[in-house]
Amino acid sequence: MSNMKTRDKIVEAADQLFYRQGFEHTSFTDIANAVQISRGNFYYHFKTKDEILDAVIRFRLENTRAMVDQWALDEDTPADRIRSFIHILVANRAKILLYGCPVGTLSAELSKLDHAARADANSLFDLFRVWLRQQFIDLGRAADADALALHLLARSQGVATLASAIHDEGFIDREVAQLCDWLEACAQGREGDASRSAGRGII
Amino acid sequence: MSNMKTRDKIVEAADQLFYRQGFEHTSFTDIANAVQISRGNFYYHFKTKDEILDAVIRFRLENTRAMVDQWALDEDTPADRIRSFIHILVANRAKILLYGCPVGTLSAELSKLDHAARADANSLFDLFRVWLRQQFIDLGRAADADALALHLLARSQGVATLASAIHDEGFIDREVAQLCDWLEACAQGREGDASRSAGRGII
DNA sequence: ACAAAATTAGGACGAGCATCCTACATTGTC
DNA sequence: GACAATGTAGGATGCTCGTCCTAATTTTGT
Repeated sequence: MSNMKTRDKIVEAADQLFYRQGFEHTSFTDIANAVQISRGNFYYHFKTKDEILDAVIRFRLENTRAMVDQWALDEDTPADRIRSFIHILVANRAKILLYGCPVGTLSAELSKLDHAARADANSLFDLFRVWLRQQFIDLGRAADADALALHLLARSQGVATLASAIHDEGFIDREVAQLCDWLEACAQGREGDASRSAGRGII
Repeated sequence: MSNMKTRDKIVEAADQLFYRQGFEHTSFTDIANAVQISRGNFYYHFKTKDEILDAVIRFRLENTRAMVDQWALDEDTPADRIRSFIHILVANRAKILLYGCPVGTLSAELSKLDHAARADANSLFDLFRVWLRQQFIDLGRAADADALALHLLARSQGVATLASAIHDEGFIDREVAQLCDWLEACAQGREGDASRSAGRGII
């Protein structure tokens, strides 16, 4: 930790603070205190607050890419890889209950601020979307792969948001179980909800 | 409009601005400009910014209550009433694409600010939860009514958040169609997704 | 019509913010 | 060991914010 480059420490601290407090509500002073560094020292590493935001988004993109790459190594089937995605909700349950989904809340905040980095933040969604789409293609659902990817993204997003609002751990677990059932139905190309997910019935 | 009481005009303007720009990012000056009133005049109507927030939340609660009460008059069956809820996504499509869900985004923001009114904002979710639960009970799904209500809330929330991020109208329509199918299955007490929604299979 | 009450205007205040500057410390290089 | 390059410290600056005050204006009750 302490032998890390200051720049990296700033990015990591900002990443956490932006997640917990939001971008706007996090000040240079907050980050400085977290990193144990003087306020003025920032200007050497980042000329503006927006530069820190860009670095944080890049940081998250890298981490996310590393995560899905790891799933590609660890899991044998596309269904298992999608299940890994769904289980993010379980793995990060405690933080999600407190702060919601890091992707969704940042996207929503920057959207309201009409911030220039809004598109960059949304590219985090896009990374998941493209990756999930590929998994559904590999699952044999090429025709509606994109719709299925968006559907799963939306469901996860909704679970995170609502869980944080009502602060109910059990809710996350129940919805995750349901999502896994849905995925099972998808994988088997069953009729019912799974096929309706694409908005049109494909066996 | 102009013959409205100033206080009400402030609340309406703040309501819109909090939705579009967020609570923190909206200043007294912003609201003053919107209402065409002097900045200092606020202190007469609201002693603090938090008081405006409380008034806005009460305002939204009243509007929401009026909305569901109207559905009770207009729609004959519980399924139709739930369909009315789902169709909020369609009716407010344009605004949702731009600003997301007013309930979810406010709840998320106040949560990050660790604001005292966080609980009040969440009571908006609770109003929908309790109301939806009752509709599912009337639909003959008493055993899992609360889980179904939460499930539908989460799905709607997710659709709004993601639609705003990817800015895709068609996505909302497809997901709404899917939600209506899901409701249909719920109403018929069918096996499949509808019963799984509660996390356990009934019927 | 007129005093009392309600409402509005506009500016003052202090705090917190992002940003910027300059002086000081540390590190690597020859 | 001298010296340039890199990194750090802490305060100055100008701005915006929520809050608060006081004087002017409008509305109301009689």
